[in-house]
Amino acid sequence: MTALRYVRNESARQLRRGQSRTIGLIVPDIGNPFFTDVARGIEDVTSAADALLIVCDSDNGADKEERYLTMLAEQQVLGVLHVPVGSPAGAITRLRERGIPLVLLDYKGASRKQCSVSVNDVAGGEMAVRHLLDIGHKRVGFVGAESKPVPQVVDRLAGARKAMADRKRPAGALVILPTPSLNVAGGIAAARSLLDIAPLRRPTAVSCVNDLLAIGMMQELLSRGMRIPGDVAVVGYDDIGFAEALAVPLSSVRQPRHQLGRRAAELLIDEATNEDHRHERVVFEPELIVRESSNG
Amino acid sequence: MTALRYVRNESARQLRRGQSRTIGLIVPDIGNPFFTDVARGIEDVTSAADALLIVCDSDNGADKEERYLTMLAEQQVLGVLHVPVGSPAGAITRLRERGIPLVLLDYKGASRKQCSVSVNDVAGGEMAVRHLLDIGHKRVGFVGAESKPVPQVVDRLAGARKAMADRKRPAGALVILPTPSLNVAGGIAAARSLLDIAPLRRPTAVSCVNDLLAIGMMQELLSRGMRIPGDVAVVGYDDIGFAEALAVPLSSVRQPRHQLGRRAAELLIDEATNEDHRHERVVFEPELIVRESSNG
DNA sequence: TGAATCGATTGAAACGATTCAATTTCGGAG
DNA sequence: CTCCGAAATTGAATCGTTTCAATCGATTCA
Repeated sequence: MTALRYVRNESARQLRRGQSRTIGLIVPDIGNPFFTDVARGIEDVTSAADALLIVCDSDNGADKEERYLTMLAEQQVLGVLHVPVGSPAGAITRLRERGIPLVLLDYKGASRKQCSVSVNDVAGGEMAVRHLLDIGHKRVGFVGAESKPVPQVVDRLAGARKAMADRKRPAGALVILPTPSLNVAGGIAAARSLLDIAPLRRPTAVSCVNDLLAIGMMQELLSRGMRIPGDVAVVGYDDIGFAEALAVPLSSVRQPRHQLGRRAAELLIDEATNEDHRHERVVFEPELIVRESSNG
Repeated sequence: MTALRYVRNESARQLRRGQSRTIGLIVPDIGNPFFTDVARGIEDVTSAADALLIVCDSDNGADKEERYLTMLAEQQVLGVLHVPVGSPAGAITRLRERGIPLVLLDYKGASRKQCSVSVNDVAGGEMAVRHLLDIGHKRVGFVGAESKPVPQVVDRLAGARKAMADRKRPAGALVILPTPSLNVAGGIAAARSLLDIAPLRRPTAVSCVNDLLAIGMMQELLSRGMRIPGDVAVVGYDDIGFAEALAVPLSSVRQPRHQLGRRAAELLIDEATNEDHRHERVVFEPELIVRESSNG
């Protein structure tokens, strides 16, 4: 075989078998280290299973998500790992009727008709805000609520509200700071709108829906002469590797990123190959890592 | 077509056409934001060309690189974008005889038989060290020379040596600090070996072959009570987005990451579709960004 | 009215691996 | 030496799309 330099034709195999040896991954932003870490967890599994990984960046857009979903279906992928930006209902039914397994990633699926692997976002949002209240803050900003309902944001906000209620704080003490995007630029924008609030009504702490937002927030605050955590305490979300190396080491809600990817990929492979596969809904628990940004 | 919920079968098309609508990307470490930024540049192009991107993480290993190369050939990909960790000679010939286009990425191809898109690494290594000499340092550490010859490292080291020679410094004033890996952990290890050097012979500045190394280096130095840039000045390479948000904002040699990916993908698509394609060797020029880590 | 031309529709072959059936080969036992 | 069963080999059909040839229909012009 090697002597004749034979390279088998996967197209032909795929046509015959009805499925390829590739799996699709759709994420909202591959530039976010959170998702690259998840992807590496996935790669562990796909590599061991002799499969290739098609990475699709939906760029937080439902339209691009749709397009990639179609293309993956055409490719007859073994399965799709999907971090949905909106409601995944359409994707679910579309792939189901094509017989393509789908595992929801970082999204707690409502139905039991597919696997999902997620982290308890309500608990995460709650522990971030509870921590800020516990160290004495009265008014807390919540950074990340977009106009469109991104699932993770919704849950973390619910957790934040729960923390406020638990500590008997009025709902108005949680100030929502919407952002145009969930990245560094969004964090900078949020910092500006935070500073636009009159000092007396301004939150003295913010909980950001991911670390990129927190980084942008801190950069802008520092450049405007604010001190962290003196003037504003900041908590991020994800605990990406860079969090502890930042100008002000960032407190963050850690998610088991690598595990998240691994488990999801394992479930997908199982569903694609194992006849008597049973759907699972895996929920990991997050963990608060306190660093200097909320420890003054 | 949509009414009947028809989804075309790419496997069959591929079998007939002899090639698929996917392109392969092989990188040494997708966890390095440099490569994700490059990947996003690539995605711009593939997305517009209606192609899918198969991302392969070679994990800095020639064996894994080989395996992925084989799998991509089997997939009959449209082409391969390759950031080689060793000599790409084998890959080049193997794909050539299968008629699969290959564009070398971040590697200045020696031959004119394929396209390559790279950044002038000699110039980059040179400007980093020249800068350190210009601000008064006499002994400079070079972090990143591994046992195996990673192409980029070799060129940047050559540039560093050139800078030393230009400024009439003895060759011994450039201290090579090898690292087990080209990431944060490697930087930490390099910091330890730096501190093991007797203070009088210890370099007062280091040039790291990428920003992850620089981050690890700075983290370990700071935790050991060293001041940056007071005790040790640090320059990184790549200028990843996080560089300016770090504990000590990092000076770094900026590479046009997005452009790098874009251009490479464009050349690949051209080679795959355009009959009268002419190979190009694109070389971008790097730019030194000076920040606090080398500005004391 | 017939022939010629052009467009449209239909038909068949091909891509290469897989799978299952059919045939051949081989070994052992009677 | 023959016969049977097991193993190995050969053969053909299939997957769904594309491509090219062939057939068919219609329109135009002599």
